[in-house]
Amino acid sequence: MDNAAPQSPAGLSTSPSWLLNQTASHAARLLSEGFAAHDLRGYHYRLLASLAEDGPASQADLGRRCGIDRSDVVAAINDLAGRGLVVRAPDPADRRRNVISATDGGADEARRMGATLERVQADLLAPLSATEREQLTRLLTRLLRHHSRH
Amino acid sequence: MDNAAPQSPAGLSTSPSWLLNQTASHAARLLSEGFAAHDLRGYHYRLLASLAEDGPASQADLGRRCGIDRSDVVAAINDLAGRGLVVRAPDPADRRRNVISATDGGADEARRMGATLERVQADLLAPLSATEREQLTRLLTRLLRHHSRH
DNA sequence: CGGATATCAGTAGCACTGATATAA
DNA sequence: CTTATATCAGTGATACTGATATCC
Repeated sequence: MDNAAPQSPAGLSTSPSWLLNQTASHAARLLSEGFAAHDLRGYHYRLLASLAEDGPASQADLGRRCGIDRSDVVAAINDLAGRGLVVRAPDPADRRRNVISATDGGADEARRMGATLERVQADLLAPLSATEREQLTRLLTRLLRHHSRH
Repeated sequence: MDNAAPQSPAGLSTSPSWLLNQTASHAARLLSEGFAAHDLRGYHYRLLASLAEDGPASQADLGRRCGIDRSDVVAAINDLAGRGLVVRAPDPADRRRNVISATDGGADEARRMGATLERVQADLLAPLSATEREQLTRLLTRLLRHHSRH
């Protein structure tokens, strides 16, 4: 019951969590550089993309869809609304809620940022074949799904 | 030359960079919770582990080995030295440098935190088989190596 | 009442920039 | 003169906590 580590005793640089952290950190830097041209950040893209793909939603729902805290959704939606990329409208059916929708300009920006994402991603995944990219996607999806069931 | 996306038009939740970000974020939360029991954080573990595995080094070298900015190495080494987990000694061969070494207590703490890392990692990778874990490790390593050649 | 929403204020860890004094 | 080191001060994006007023 404790047959001490049959594999390599590791070392930081072979630890999956280290590798995950470093690659994600690198991806985030590339993304952030790409999004800087739009004068927007990751939170803004997630929200815009979610609105464009899955339609209007309350701020709480948006937070759940995007994995962003409600607190941070407020500030990001403030930014987006200030630029006319989304609109906040009271929900007549539930007066606690704001229904957030992307404007036409917001949908355009979502497309442009999506193109930036594709470009950055192509750069990030350059060393992997199409098959390997699918492998990676599948493995990460499995991990996420397992851990998102609370 | 631009055969528009043969694959799915994506959607946030299938984008590799999103998946990377989310899994890394989840891993970081688990790690941070685990390390909290040691009253230390990720930076401290990286430095301690590097010193334990690869021996003493200057702060600049440590930063390069651990992927931590020199600026942040200073503060983290201050913390570790304040607890007697590492010692700072002037390098007689180069008076600009401090040679940082782990103390016996520091080496012990590195082992304890390493055990915590193993535990957290086992939890994180629970849904994957041994073969899949190797696949994931290999893919991430390839990505990192490609992008670390500047 | 309990539960959800939107908001505000604050915190924490990670990553980074720029400046400075010193020594190679 | 140029480069590298250690240090300090500050910033920024992400993620989170707690409190409050409002409404279901």
